[in-house]
Amino acid sequence: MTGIDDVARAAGVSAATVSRALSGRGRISDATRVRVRAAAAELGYVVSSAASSLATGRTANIGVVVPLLDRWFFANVLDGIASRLAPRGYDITLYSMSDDPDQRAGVLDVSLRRGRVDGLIVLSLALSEDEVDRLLSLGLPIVGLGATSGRLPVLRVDDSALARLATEHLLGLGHRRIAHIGFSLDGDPGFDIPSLRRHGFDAAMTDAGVATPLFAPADFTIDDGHRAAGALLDAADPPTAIFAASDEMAFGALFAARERGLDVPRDLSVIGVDGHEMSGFFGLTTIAQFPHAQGERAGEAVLRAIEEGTDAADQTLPFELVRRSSTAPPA
Amino acid sequence: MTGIDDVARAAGVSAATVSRALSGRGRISDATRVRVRAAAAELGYVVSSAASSLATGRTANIGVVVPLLDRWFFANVLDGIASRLAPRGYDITLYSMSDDPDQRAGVLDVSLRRGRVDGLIVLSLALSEDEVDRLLSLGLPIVGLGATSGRLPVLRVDDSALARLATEHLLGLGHRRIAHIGFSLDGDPGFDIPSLRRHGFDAAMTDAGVATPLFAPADFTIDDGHRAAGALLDAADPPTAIFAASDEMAFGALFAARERGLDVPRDLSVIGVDGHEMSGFFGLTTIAQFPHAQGERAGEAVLRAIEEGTDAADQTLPFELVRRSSTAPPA
DNA sequence: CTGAAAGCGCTTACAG
DNA sequence: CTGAAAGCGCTTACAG
Repeated sequence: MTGIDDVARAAGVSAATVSRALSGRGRISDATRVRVRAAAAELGYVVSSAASSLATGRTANIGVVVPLLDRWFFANVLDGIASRLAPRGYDITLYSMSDDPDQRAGVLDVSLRRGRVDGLIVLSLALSEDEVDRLLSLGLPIVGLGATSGRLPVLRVDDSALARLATEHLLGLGHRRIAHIGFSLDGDPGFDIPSLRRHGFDAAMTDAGVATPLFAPADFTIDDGHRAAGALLDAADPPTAIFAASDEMAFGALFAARERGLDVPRDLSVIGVDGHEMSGFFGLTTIAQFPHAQGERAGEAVLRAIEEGTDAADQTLPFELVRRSSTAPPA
Repeated sequence: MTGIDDVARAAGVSAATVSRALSGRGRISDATRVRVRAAAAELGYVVSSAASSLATGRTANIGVVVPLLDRWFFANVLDGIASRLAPRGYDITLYSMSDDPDQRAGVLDVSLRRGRVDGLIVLSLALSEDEVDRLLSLGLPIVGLGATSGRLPVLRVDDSALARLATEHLLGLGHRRIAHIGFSLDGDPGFDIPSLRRHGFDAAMTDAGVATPLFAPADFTIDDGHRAAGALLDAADPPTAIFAASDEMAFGALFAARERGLDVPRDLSVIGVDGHEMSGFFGLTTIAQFPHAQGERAGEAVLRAIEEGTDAADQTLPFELVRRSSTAPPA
């Protein structure tokens, strides 16, 4: 690969001048800058990221910590992030965290400590207090997206309010036997997204005078939504409406209803969360939350934190009820 | 951040010895290795990636060049790649290439030349010869996944044979008015995936004695599959079967059929490609091609190429007809 | 405005 | 087996 000395030689200047001409930092005459840039372009020279990082301490790279790479929601968020970082010259390095403690430790205590990134975007992870400590100890600008920890700057929708909106939509239609499909974490409900949605549901149901609302735990997948909905529908006294904590789970519920010969919305109303690209085709009523735009905002927020050297500010993200044909008054 | 000198001091050895103890390269006594590693663990020391890269020329990072981050197929491939690279200590940096020439040039001529990666996985991109040249000039081990160029080592399914299998499935059921939805690139069909699938379709139809098979161009999305299928179904003499070049497009076709009150498979047979996680719920007959496993193989292939210093070998990937309820003999 | 030199934090022949 | 030193390819005070 051609190095800075090759360019210096070609342009008849020192390496220091090449560096100044290319970076735009430091004083340099216009004529020299033009000449050096031409030589660099001619030779196809690009600054080595390792050498530049070592000298400046800056990497022009952002880490994105994700729980699951293969969910529609995260893929969209990631696309949104990339759309903002790429034009600013930042690359994206992915760190996926599973549920395995060893794997998580590997990411938190090894991978992220290699100094490969200037900042971090952490997507909707349920982090322990200790994990938050280790994240903070990196000394990096961090932006959380989705509920993570009160100690991290976070962009989030009010998941409890979102769940209340969904539940009250069903209550407003006259439903009382409403089931929620969602939260399935081990341990006590906390401030993670599934817990907050369940809280919002419970609170709305309690306010409506329903003491013990129906609930079925499920992972945020079509398969598990399908399974959980099937169990609810096969019970002695099935619900007339289901509030699923994600559109993918709601799709599963729609398939479960169809398999049982139930008509949606006559026999069963279903509402989801996300605004999934397929929700329109399914006629699914949902609470849209615009993941691509969320990613864009997260990307902008880390860049701002990096460039201004300040902590990112918390932001509340919008959501919106989208009424479609999957919800109606009970028969 | 603690550096190598801190560890050296704590363990009472030189920085050189710390480096040897941690990397496992070079001779070192067991006792020293244990002592140094304990000191490093105690201090939470991790080798700086920039310094290490600069000294060794290796980055422990793989670049993945993707066309679209928000498609189910690519998200799955990416997950498969990550599942193989992470345990080997490799990070993943994402480079997404759009259709915009300036953006592509930025990736090929700038981002990828920063030396941030040890190897590259290039996903299903239609690359010009010139772009392939620029990719090769990086001097990096490269593995293509999906048809890219004959000049790049590539793991791929035989997309033409795959399309033939799908088409012959429909022909075998007795269909003759079969339409293909897919290939919509500008310019002549080449060796990209959409072109090869269309070729396979055309060849199978020609062999069956159908001279001018029906065709509707569409992007690989639900929306565009829906639109294209709608146009076919609204035509004067609609097809009795549709072969869509992806499951997502096939879903769009199923929705288009449903909106028109058509029964699948009685009035219309539909077959897709991919083995999408939702295809089972839709009862969609498809040619499964296991993207997660493809990603795993691509990850292994780059690592092998990097570690053995050899070019990756071409590999043919498996695919498989999955018969479901969306295909049947014409009424 | 420009250059020489030190330094960023590691790794690795080279000696011993 | 271990250490001192040079070097990886840049950047940036410091002089001029």
